[in-house]
Amino acid sequence: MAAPEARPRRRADAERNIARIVTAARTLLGSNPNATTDDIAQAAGVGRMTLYGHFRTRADLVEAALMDALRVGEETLSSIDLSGDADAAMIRLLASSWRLVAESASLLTAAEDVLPPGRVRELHAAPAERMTELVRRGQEQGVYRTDLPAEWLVSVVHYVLHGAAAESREKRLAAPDAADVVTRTVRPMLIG
Amino acid sequence: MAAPEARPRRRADAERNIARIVTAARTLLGSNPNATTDDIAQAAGVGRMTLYGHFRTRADLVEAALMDALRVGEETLSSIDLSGDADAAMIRLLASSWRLVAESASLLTAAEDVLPPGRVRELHAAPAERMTELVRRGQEQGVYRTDLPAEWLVSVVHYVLHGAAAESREKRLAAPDAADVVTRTVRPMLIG
DNA sequence: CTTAATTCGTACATCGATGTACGAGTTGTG
DNA sequence: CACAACTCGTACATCGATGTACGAATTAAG
Repeated sequence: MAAPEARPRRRADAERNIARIVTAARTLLGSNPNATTDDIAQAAGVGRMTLYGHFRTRADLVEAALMDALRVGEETLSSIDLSGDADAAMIRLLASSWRLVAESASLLTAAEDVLPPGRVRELHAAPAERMTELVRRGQEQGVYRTDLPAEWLVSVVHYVLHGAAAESREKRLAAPDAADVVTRTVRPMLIG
Repeated sequence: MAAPEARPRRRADAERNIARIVTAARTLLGSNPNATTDDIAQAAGVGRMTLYGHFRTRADLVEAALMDALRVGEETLSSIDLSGDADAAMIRLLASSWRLVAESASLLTAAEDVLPPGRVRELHAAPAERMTELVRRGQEQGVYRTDLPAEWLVSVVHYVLHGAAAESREKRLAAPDAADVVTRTVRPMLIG
């Protein structure tokens, strides 16, 4: 319901502007959850009124941005080979997840603020399920610990990813090392 | 600069009201970073104008609340015996830290919003230093891993604590189990 | 009991952000 | 080319929260 998909016709430039707006929203909100509609319109190189022509409320815009971020993420993550050894697959998954999380860090905060409760989690169902499945397989293979529920382990991984993103933003963690540090931090936790 | 300490005289009821306001702020902001001055005044059983008589700006109030939360935390934490085996001490420290973090969860968010950048970290210096010292001792004792800096390990512990607080708020983690779960989650990360 | 401190209601000024209204200009599209 | 779709500026209405001004009633403290 965020992006008006089912309309009779739409001109090409409108389509293009919508895309630019959503991208700008994703970028700006990704680093500052309080970015205003004005900021976003400007960053998109578009008048504020044009923005309101496509997104009636700020909530609509935030939701569209979040869905776009998830779509991009899905594209990246779905191309990762998760077969075979669960632990090796997890390392590959983490390496790619790291960037995605870092880019959308505060977009989540913005979404939690304006979207109905539970909506964010709802939209995250697919990506979350992917990692949960992987952890479960690791547990079945005897590689990962079973004394804590898979859901909790996945949550912890997310919190560490977000933490790393925050540390990296504050320059306390060098960006190139981040993915590796996260992996080395998280693995012992999963193994137990 | 948050609480007007250095004033000629102050009546007992004023003192009492200030205490009630700060406590209310700590509680409300602990669960909702967007609580308004009005909310807080009401919760303290005090008129909004009285509140403004003691705290000129919202920022002053938030800072006072944060400092109070830290003071309470310091009282609790400083009574913990950290001597001897670092790992055993860490378990004791985590058990007490858990409650404190859960209570002030979103107070931090509120503070980050209104206080000058870096101020929050500055105020956290003391408690952070305590845990960093402990981790360092663990490293020297050969119990904790040394392939990652102590500062990062401490950060991770904080992120997991906050994560557990969030999960607990969303009822996905039973409160009584939380401390134990956190401990079992964090230890393997520290050991490596 | 006298005085000064304190409370606190009402009313108002301000500020930033959201969203609406109007309308003139611009540009894809068939 | 003609028309509808679209852009987008200005101006405005609104809303919630912050903070100020005034002043009367209350209350602690010596």
